[in-house]
Amino acid sequence: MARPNEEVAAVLQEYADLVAITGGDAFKARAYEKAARAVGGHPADVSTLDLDGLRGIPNVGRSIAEKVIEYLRTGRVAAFEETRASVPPGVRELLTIPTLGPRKALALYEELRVSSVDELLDAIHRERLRGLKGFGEKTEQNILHGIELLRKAGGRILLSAAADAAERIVADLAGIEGCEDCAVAGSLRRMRETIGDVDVLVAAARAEPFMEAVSTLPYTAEVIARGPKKTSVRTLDGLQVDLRVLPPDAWGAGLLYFTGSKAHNIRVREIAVRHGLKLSEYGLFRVKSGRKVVSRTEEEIYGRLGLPWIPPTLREDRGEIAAGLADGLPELVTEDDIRGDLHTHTDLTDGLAPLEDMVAAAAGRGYAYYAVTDHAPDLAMQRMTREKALAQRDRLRALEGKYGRMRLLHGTELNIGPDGEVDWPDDFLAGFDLCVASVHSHFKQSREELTRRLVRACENPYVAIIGHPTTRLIGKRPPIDADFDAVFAACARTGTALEINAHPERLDLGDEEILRARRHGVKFAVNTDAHSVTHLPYLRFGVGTAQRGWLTKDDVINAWPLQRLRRFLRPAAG
DNA sequence: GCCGTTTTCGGCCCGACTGTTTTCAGTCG
Repeated sequence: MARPNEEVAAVLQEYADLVAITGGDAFKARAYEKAARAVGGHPADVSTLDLDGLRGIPNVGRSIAEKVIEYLRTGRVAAFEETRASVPPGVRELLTIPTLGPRKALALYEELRVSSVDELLDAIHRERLRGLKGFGEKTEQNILHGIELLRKAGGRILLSAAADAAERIVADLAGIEGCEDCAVAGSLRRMRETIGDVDVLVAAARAEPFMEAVSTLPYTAEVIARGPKKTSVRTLDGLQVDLRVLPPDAWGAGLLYFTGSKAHNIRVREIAVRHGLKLSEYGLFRVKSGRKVVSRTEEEIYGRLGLPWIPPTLREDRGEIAAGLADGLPELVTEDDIRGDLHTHTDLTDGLAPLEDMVAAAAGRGYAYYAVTDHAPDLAMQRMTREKALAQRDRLRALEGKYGRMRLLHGTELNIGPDGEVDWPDDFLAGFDLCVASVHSHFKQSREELTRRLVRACENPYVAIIGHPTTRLIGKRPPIDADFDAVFAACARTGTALEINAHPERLDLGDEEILRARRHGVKFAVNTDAHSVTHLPYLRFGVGTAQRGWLTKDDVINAWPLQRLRRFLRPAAG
């Protein structure tokens, strides 16, 4: 149920993979990959563009533009079909295993006829990889480890994908006559970092029209179960969606029940029992008489139990009930509190959009300030130089004042090297408004080395924010093994903020680390690390994660007014 | 296949690491 841009990007990426797997021209594969990325990050809906419009997208030339049009018109690209037919789909699946690229996938297929992850596991267990050229013992271990990592994600999908799907369904169902309310519940409403299945609730007197609608939506691939109260479907993307229709009078009780978490619900029910009440998805009832007390809204139910309304992002049984009873719930930071993004890229390095487009999009979001932080030279592939950075600064300064009161900050994302050193010397760093510093390589250093490395970065007076601190990629790469309590302590001591990277694949720091870091007295920055204008709205996933870490706007430096932020970024400069 | 041009070809992000080799291919950021 991807939007047209994502759908087209996926088709182009598939072809790029196929070209690589079949040993085709590596530059051609690369060209398709670049085009896929550009289409995915393009702000305009590709299905509304003509040939010239498509060719206006960077890295999309005549040939690809024509194929995109063909795809949008017919749902397929004739030129891709032959290559597609020559490689079983499962071979491409092998590429999702970290450390396994197209060359190895091809060797496995050609030599052993392996064409799925399961077949690969089987081949390894039967020691069929032994003796295969280029596959030693370590390779085997790495593949097994990679598969384990994949399996751990266990069919759960990224928050952003679930949110896209859910919002489309909610919009479609809300338009049906008789719909009094429609909302997502479950782990998506709680903004967990991955989502198993999507729970959608509707309040309506008659359930049938909604059961029928969800079963026949254009993006519904399969009806798994259909009953009077609940229908489960699988979308074209393979996502399971459970729809439940509630009587409007039981809306609050149903929303509470289906939002969870299970552990939170158990705690709430325990309180109900102590009040001589019982709570179900139908309402709050007196135990003795069975009479209903309240059920219409969540506020009423919590209120009757002596609790304030508890934000869904806190409902994990991490002390929110006790805090609520003691009137001690945090006033959580909200998306509206965020005054600016402090970690973003442009096409000067690996971003997709020019500086001017990114700044214009930021202004459109109503920010009070906005930082551009392209990569520094130590990430060699980005080819950054002092001259380029300074030229960008001039361009940025020239935009200052063009967007009302939005102030522009010129920053950089430094690379934290193996010993904790960063790209540029102090005198050059002093010229930036802020420096984010992040780990991009050498993930497998020892715990001591990694810890020392991050602590050293914190101690650099010019480093204001540690970017994506654990470097994990959800379902792809585990967090680095550092002593993060030592890092958090160093952040608190040196006045260095920890990033909450809002990219749905990262969400780094995650909620648990935020809770730990917070106890050290650390400040945070919720940033998107946007590489295109379409990434700027990812902020909400970062804010959701911050909320799950119990953060208030005082904990988040980019919820502060500019003056206070500047003092934090550059204490030396006053 | 895209792009830019000192345009219609020749380059394409560069370097490091890992594991497999014994000089290099594959993968990653």
